[in-house]
Amino acid sequence: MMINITFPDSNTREYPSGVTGYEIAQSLSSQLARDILSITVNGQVLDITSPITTNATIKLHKWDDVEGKHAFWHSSAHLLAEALESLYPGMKFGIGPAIENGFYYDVDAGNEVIKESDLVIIENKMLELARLKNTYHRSDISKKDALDFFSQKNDEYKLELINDLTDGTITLYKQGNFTDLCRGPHLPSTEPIKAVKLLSIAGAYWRGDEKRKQLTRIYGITFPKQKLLDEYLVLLEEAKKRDHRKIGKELELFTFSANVGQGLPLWLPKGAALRERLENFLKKIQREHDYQQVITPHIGLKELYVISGHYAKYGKDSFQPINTPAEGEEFLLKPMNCPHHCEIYKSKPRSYKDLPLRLAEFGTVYRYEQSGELHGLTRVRGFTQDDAHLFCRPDQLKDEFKKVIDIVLYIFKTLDFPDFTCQVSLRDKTNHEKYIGSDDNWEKAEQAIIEACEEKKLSTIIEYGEAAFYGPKLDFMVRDAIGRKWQLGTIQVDYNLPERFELEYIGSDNQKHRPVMIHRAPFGSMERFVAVLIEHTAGKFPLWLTPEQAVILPISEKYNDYAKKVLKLLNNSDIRAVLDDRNEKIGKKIRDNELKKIPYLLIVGEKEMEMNEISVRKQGEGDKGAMKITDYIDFVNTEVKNMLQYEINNDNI
RNA sequence: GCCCUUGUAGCUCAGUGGUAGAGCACUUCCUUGGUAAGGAAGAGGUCUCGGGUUCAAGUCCCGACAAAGGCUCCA
Repeated sequence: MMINITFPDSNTREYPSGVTGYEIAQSLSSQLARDILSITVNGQVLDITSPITTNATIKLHKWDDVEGKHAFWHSSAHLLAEALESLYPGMKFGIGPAIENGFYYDVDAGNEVIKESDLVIIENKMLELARLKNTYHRSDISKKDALDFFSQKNDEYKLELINDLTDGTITLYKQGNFTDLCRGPHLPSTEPIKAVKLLSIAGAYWRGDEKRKQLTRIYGITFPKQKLLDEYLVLLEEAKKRDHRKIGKELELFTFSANVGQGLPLWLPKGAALRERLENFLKKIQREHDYQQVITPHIGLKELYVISGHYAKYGKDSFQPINTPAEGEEFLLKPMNCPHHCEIYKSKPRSYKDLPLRLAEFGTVYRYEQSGELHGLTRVRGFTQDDAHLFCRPDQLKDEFKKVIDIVLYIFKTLDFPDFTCQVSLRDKTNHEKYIGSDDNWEKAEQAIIEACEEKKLSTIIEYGEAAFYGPKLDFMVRDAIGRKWQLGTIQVDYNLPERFELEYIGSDNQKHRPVMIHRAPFGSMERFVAVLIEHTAGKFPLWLTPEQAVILPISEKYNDYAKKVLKLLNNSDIRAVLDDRNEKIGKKIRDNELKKIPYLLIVGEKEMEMNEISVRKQGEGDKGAMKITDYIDFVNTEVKNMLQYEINNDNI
């Protein structure tokens, strides 16, 4: 019997029933047959050795496809497990999936401790096993047989996994001496796995549950060619050079001190200047959107957070209350600004005509993050939110939400952040206990966000269980240099705090109504935003933002006086320039200042002094020739102005 | 918080139980130069901190603190 196989380009060919992906590839070209790693058949990714018995639409996956790499790395995870089982007999296995870059396996080594120094030994074992070219053999198995097999092996983790599976869907894969519970797909054999690197070792809770046993997770990556591995390792090294912690130190933007405390950044003059410019940039946008700046204290009475619900939720895990000489009086360092802003809302009666009321504050907050979570500027214990709370009528909610989306998109555009994802964070579908507020309000809030995103034509991904405990949110996620995802901007709809604080306004019907609240922070926090900005720009900040825009380099000390004159002219014209009047040769000064990533190097010597000029060298680009000082000032000021051209088209950014 | 790893000069790092090192940065002097490293000399250390083992500890062991990679968490 023949079946029709349809290819991605819609061409169809006939093959005998039972044909495999490998055979199909072979019929097209022998090179393709060597390269294919997995196959999608009617939307399902399968082994290339799986027989196809019905008419099907297929796609063959090579190394360049995610599905191809996935099969490759998934098979590599099994290879790792095989190596571990042979080196550590009796080891128990958790799960071992392919991930975005490579794979991991979670194992329980019993009393053995696997150390980083053991990784090379394991790598070598993997390569040794790979060279045996063992096939990955798939078998369907009944639940009972599966349970028997892993009982005999005494592998409680696999038993737990099997118990959650339904009979008839259970498959095992075996290569060499190792058999694993697995859905597949896998490579036909270990043959293509030519290069192996085990990257790191970590603790990981079984099934992600902090209360359960911590297994040992081994991360690795494999490639079909040694050259690809070498390139990947170079790429990793390059990425590490963009690390904001490294660049922050080199460019003297921020530092930490063990005496001040973990996770409490100290902003150095250049970092503070940069941050201040970012704040002014946002303040200007907010002024145009009728936000009003407010200022609130860094502490608040504990009762304030009891009202908001934050105390019940986070009180135990926060910086503990500050006591005063007054008996029983307790203050908390503020972990967020919303309760303070609610009190501002309540400071006088509000009419529907006053809404939306938009209160903004660069508010510094303190959260006692777990010590193991702290990370440079991206996760800290004291940070400043570019916060604002929008109090509006229910009918204004969607419009307000959309206007905030515009602001976030404008900021990302101005700062040239191309790769962000919009994540709609909703409640956990099943577990509603983690959240406060009525189902009705939650549904309204979730609906408003989804509709606003649709109307702004944002492509979003929806994540259940990622909402804040008081409401759903839209998060703007950006990756750092080594691919970790961080939440930057966030917009959150909240029906709950207005209730808890009993916020009201008088409607046109002369009745009391409850406003809806939007929490929003386009940067997220100044700390995290600057961190990600550093990694995206590798420290080469846009001209309008960078701490030092130009450095003047006299050819020799004879021209220092002229250089000082130029410096004064530039500084008086709002250009942030500095002078390098060290007794060094010009080549040396150029090198040093290029490394400091200052956008313009202005060289002055005899020629320039005579002509009232400067020679302009652009960072990373080289000599641009001589210019009159006044022309240069105009040029820079125009460039800065163009970068900050403020125009938001509400419908189309 | 948990698992693994690390901590030596301002920075990057060498130093495998027996006198504390290098490069860069810094200071002084020579040099006064034309688009990515001129030369010489000098200064700089409680080897993170506290215990222990040893005739002897930067080095081995224990603890604390901090940092890195991950898990969990993230208002």
